[in-house]
Amino acid sequence: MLACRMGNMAKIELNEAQRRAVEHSSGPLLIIAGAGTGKTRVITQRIVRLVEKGVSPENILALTFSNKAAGEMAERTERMLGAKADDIWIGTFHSFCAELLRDHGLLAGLDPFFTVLTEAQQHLLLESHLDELELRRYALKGRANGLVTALLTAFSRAKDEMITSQEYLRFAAGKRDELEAAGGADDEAEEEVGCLEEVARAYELYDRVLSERGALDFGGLILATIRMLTDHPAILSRVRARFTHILVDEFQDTNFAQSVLVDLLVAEHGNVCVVGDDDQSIYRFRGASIKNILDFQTKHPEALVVKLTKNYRSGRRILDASHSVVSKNGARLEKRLSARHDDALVEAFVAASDEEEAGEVASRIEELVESGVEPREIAILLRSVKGQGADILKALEGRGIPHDLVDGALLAEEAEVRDAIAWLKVIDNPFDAESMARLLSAPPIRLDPIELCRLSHWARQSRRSLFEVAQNPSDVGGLDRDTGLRAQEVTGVIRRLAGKAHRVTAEQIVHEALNRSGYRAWLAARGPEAAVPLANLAQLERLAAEFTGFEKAGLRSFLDYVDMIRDAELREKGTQAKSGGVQVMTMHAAKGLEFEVVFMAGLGQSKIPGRRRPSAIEIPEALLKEQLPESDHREAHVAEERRLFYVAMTRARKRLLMSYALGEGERPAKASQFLTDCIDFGIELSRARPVTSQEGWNDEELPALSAASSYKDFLDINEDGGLSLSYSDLDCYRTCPMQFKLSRIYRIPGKPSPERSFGTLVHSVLEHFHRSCPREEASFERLAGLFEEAWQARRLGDGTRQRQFKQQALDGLRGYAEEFLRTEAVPTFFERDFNLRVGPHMLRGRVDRVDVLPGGGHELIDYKVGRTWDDRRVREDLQLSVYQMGAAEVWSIEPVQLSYYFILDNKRVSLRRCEEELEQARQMILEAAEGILSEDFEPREGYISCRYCDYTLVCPAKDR
DNA sequence: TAATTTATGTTTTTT
DNA sequence: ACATAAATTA
Ligand SMILES: Nc1ncnc2c1ncn2[C@@H]1O[C@H](COP(=O)(O)OP(=O)(O)OP(=O)(O)O)[C@@H](O)[C@H]1O
Repeated sequence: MLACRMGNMAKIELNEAQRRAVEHSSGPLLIIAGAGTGKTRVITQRIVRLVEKGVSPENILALTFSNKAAGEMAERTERMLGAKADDIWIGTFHSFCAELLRDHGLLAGLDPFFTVLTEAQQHLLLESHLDELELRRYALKGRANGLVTALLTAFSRAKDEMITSQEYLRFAAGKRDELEAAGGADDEAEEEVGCLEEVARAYELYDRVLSERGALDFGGLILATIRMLTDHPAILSRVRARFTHILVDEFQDTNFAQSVLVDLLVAEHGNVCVVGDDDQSIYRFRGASIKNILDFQTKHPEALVVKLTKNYRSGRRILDASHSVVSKNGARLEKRLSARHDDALVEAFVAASDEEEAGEVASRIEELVESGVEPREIAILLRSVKGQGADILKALEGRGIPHDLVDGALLAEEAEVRDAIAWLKVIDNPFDAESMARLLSAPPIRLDPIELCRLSHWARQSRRSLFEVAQNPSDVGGLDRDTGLRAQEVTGVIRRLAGKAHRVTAEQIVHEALNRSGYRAWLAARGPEAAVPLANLAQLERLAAEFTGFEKAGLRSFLDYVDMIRDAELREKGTQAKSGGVQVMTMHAAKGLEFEVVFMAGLGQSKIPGRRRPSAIEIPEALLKEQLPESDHREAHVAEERRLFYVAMTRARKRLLMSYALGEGERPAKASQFLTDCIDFGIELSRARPVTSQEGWNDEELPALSAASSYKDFLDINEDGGLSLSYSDLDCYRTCPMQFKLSRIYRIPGKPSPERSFGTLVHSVLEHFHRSCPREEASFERLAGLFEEAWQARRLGDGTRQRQFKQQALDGLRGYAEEFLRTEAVPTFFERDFNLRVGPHMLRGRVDRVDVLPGGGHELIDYKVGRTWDDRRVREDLQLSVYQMGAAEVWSIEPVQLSYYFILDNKRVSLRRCEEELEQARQMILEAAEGILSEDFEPREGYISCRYCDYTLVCPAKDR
């Protein structure tokens, strides 16, 4: 059978340029393979020809970037050459280096039993050693693990550029000397040098920890190989003798270190064939250096250069339009692709909103599919799936169009994995209410939401945990008997597992939990549709096994590890469902693929090119060894995004549809400059059909209404049908309706956090201070004494955070006391309540402090313990408006001034709302109350709000 | 034209 | 929260 295939494939057609590239015998060869010009065919054929011409297969080395690319190349050569192909070395740069190091490492004095660390393991190692350094400059701000991520990215980039930690340290020391020589007190330069030193020290520490462990990271594999080959000429010549013919795929994506490695390998025989397309270089952010392909001819003047320009994929119009985009880049190898066919249509449209754009894309796809196009032959390419994918997926789902999100599955975000995590978290800590709530709602128990509310409310009332209440379900009024029994049963399973958890490894407990919980069995019983979830659970077990092997730690650490993987967005990939539907993916993921029809959506100027985003820690340009440093970062960024746009366009065979949305903001969004290039070229821009109300929203309305009557039992509703809410309830709903549902209706308790404890502490200390001592007796010492007492009484502890906060708080309180003694305002009321009527609703509020000012007017003060808000936040804030109305209508006090007092910064921000603003506030309150009554609990995923939310594990919006 | 205010949008991925 | 691009003002 093989022979038969070989016979067919051996006569593969090649055009003239392809043939030249394939037949070229020895010496350097640069194949500039434009998009769709048959690069794959040429590489495979070239390998075949080398073998036919008598080159021994084991002398051939073909290097790729991804395992996938290596696998495909191996498969093709196997098909052509049969068993002979087995001896050809086809692999990634990294796998090649790893093998060389294992084979020859001993000779070079290296440990051949080194391990290669995954990204997550790199995090574990660095994180556990970082406190040895006592870094001060880079505070852990933003995302948790932000510092570790930033450092590891920087180390990885440094290795791409062959910069060692020693060089980094030396560079930092040099800068320090310069600074000192200059004398003077330049704070900014001092800060910069300080940062440099800290990064350098962390880099040195990281590499030391790795080598002590006998471990290498990915960049380390390349560097160690280069070092081995340079330091040991004997090994180098053996390797050179072995690999006499070397091919490198996607050469435009090689980084500096990889190019050095290739140079080292081919220096003697010069039989190096590199294939790539400078116009498709889109991985600069991970070290790809387009310079390698641009300078190949300078490095190898004798090289044969073959340009493949006959495009076998796209119709003429597509190629012409894409050329009008990419040709605007300077510093590119000029090439003009020619089309084989004329069957191509390029269109563009603009929509009013993202939803409308998505709707238009979906309805055009519907038409295409009806007219006979295979869904799998249609792709939707986005700059960012994370940011832009939701609307598109929703539109496709709404119309029942089958689709696959390519490469989108992250293990830690899959619903079934999150269910399993909930089990594990409860096993680790039965008082974890959020996890317990998820566990009870999930299979196999599948507690009805209303029953969960009953349990949870009873837990609140009886001051017990959800777990304890589930243990004694008969106490819960109104609970369905059967439900109660199932909940009770599950607590037994959890207790047994918990009893075991601290005696066994993470791997074992994960395995047991999946089985004993009945979760896996429940899935398995669902049949084929559960194949993907089951695979993901198996993957979770695999992760636990790997973790156990690496850390020898228990369940708690494993759970932290999984949280870290999620927070740092490390790509532990889950299994992806494949339905053969419309292919939704990033433009990056589309590289190398082709489709009959391509939609490029979300093409606003702010999305592509968007703004340049410098990495958190940039490698100093002076350390780079190539003369690459781009003079203009913005220009380099736009050029890269232009190439990305070009890559996306050239994926289409026959139809290309580009679109963007104006958006609902005050300023209409602008079209991407690349889309504008297309329009200037002659592509027609039309207007999307506006969404008709029935199109987008056919789902969900009914179930929400039917559920409406049931949740009413858990809301505080008065006789005339209005709601009774506290200001904080209102604020919660406005932040995220789903958060409101989980915290106020399901009554899942929030998680205690140091910030929260600090906040309540400061509030109560201030109340006590003012109530207990008149101005004559007041002093900072008195206040500090009360603070200290309260601190002790609450046992807040003295960790780093605690000490830091304490210092800040005392500084702030000193200012507070001074201010208090200086002014003549008389604090008159403390923690004073009101209950304000707004329409049919009642809104409760509590004002921290009310002062009578010297002129006789009143000032309402609310303490804030945290960073001072910016103007905008204060302007748009609702709280003081509510207080102003409350004071006026309930206490008959018209305050002359309302203030936020930011205690830690000792700053007061004051305002007074005018009637118009108060009316707006009333409207907002009514709107929120209506939303609650109509059971609108749509999650609102905000950039900030999700980060501080206590309910991310139960939140349905976070399930993939 | 330069300075200031206001609105906007928060990636991409492999080893 | 924060940086940055665009719009507005001096
Ligand atoms: N000589 C040829 N005659 C006919 N078809 C060809 C020839 N060479 C290549 N093709 C076809 O051209 C198409 C594009 O080839 P391939 O996917 O290898 O492109 P590519 O160069 O890798 O493109 P890109 O860089 O855009 O991914 C394939 O369908 C391939 O079969």
